Amino acid sequence: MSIRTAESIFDALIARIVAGDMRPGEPLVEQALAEQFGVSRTPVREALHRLEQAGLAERGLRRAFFVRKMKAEDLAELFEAAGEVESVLAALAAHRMSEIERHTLSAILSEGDACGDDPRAYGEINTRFHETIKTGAHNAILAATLDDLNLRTQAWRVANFQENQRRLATSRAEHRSIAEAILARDADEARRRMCSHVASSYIVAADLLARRNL
Amino acid sequence: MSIRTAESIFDALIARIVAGDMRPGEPLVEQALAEQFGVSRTPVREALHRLEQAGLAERGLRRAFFVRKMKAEDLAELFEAAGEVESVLAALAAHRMSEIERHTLSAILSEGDACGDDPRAYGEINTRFHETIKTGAHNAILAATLDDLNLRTQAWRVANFQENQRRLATSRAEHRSIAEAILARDADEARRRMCSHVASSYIVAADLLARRNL
DNA sequence: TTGACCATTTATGTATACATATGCAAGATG
DNA sequence: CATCTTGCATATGTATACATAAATGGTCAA
Repeated sequence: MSIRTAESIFDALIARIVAGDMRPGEPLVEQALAEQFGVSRTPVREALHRLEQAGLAERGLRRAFFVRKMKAEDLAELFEAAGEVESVLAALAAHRMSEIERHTLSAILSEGDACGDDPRAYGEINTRFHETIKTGAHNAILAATLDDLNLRTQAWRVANFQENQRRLATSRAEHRSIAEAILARDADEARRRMCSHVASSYIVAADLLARRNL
Repeated sequence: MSIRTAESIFDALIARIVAGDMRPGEPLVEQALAEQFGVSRTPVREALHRLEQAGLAERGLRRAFFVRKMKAEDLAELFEAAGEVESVLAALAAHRMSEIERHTLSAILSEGDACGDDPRAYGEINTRFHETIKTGAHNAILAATLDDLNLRTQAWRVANFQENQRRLATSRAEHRSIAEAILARDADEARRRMCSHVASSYIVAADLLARRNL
C-alpha cells in the first residue's frame, strides 16, 4: 500500500457495507481491520472517521465503531430527505436543462423502454436517468448533498429491482412521467412526481429492512 | 490535553474561520497549528480532515490545506442550495408543526418586533426563528443537511445585520410573511417565501465577497 | 545562455508505542 | 445481602519518528 491507503480502505469499506457484506451493528475495530488490510491503524482510523461523517458508521460503547443500524423511522426520514433533495433538483432541472441535456433525457427513456426485463441493465439505465437530472439542475452543491444522502440509501436500494419484478414496470412509468414534466418545463409537477417516485421506492426498502430485522 | 483534543481544535478552527479571523486562502499547516495549540500533529490532522469534509478547507499543491476560497458563482450555488433545503423544511413544517411549535413561532415573531434595532439582539432572534422551523419539519436528516450547508454560509451571513441596518427591517417583514404561510398550513407558499428570503440575504453576502476579493 | 537533472525543503502520509477512557466483573465492606 | 470500589480488558486518543511526494532552486554540461 504505497499511496492514499486511507482512501482505498474507505472505498473498500463503503463497498462492503453497501453490498451488504457487513451487516448493520457489525463492529469495526481499528486493529482488526488494519491487520486485514495489511496496514497500520492510522489509515484505518481515518477511513472510519470518514465513514462516521458519511453516516455509514456509528459509535457506541467506549467510542467503538460499528456499521450503522437503522430503525424503521430512521429509514423513512432518510428516504424523505433524499427524496426532497432530488425533487428540488428535478424542479431546477425543469428550468435549466440545456437542449442537449433534454435530448439525453429522452434518449435514456427510450433505452429504458427497449431494455426488456433484465434488472441489471435497467438498474444501470435507472442510474443514468437520475444522474442526468442531477446534472441538469446545474448546482454542484445540491448534487453533492444528494450523493451524500444516496450513499446511505444505496444499501437499501440495491434490492429494488432484484427482488421485485413488478417494481421495474412501475419505475419505468414513473420515470416517463417525471421526464415529461421536466421536458414541459413544469417545475412544480416535476418536483411532485420525483417526490412520489422516491417514496414508492422506499416501500421496497422498508420491506427489506423489516425482513433483515426479523 | 486530556480529552477530545481533536474535537476542540476542530471547533476552534471553525470559530476562527466563521468569525473571519482566518481569511480564505490562508494556509493551514499541521505542524504550525500543532505548536500553536500545544499538541502533536495527530489531532490537528484529524481536525483538518473534518474541516475539508465540512467544506471549510480545501487542498492545493502538495495536498496542503488552506481555508476555502469562494468564487462568486460558488457562493451563489451555496446559498441556492441552503435556500432550497430550508424551503423544503419550511414546507414540511407547515404541515407538521405541533400546536406548541406554532405558538413558539408566533412568540418569536413578537420578540422580533419588540427588540428594536439592536443587531445583536435581532441576530439571536433570527437564529431562533430558523431553528424553530427546522425543528418543526420533524426530519433530523434534512435538519442536519441544512446545518452542514449553513456552516459554510455562516461566514458570509454574520455581516448581514451588522453592516446593513435596512436589511434588518426587510428581514423582519420576510419572517412575518413566512410565519403566516406556515401557520396557515400553506406549504407551497411557505416554500416560496423562504426561498426568496434566503435569496435576499444572499445579496448582502455577495456584496461582502465582492469587497473582500478586491 | 539555457536546459536538464538532482539535492533540498516542506508539506502530508504511515507506522508504532504509549496514554487514556470506560464497561464489566470480582472482591471488599457496611 | 447489597453496594461501592478497584483493577482489568479493550477499545480509541495522542505523540513521535520515519517515509514519501512534489515544487524549487542551484549546478553543471552542452
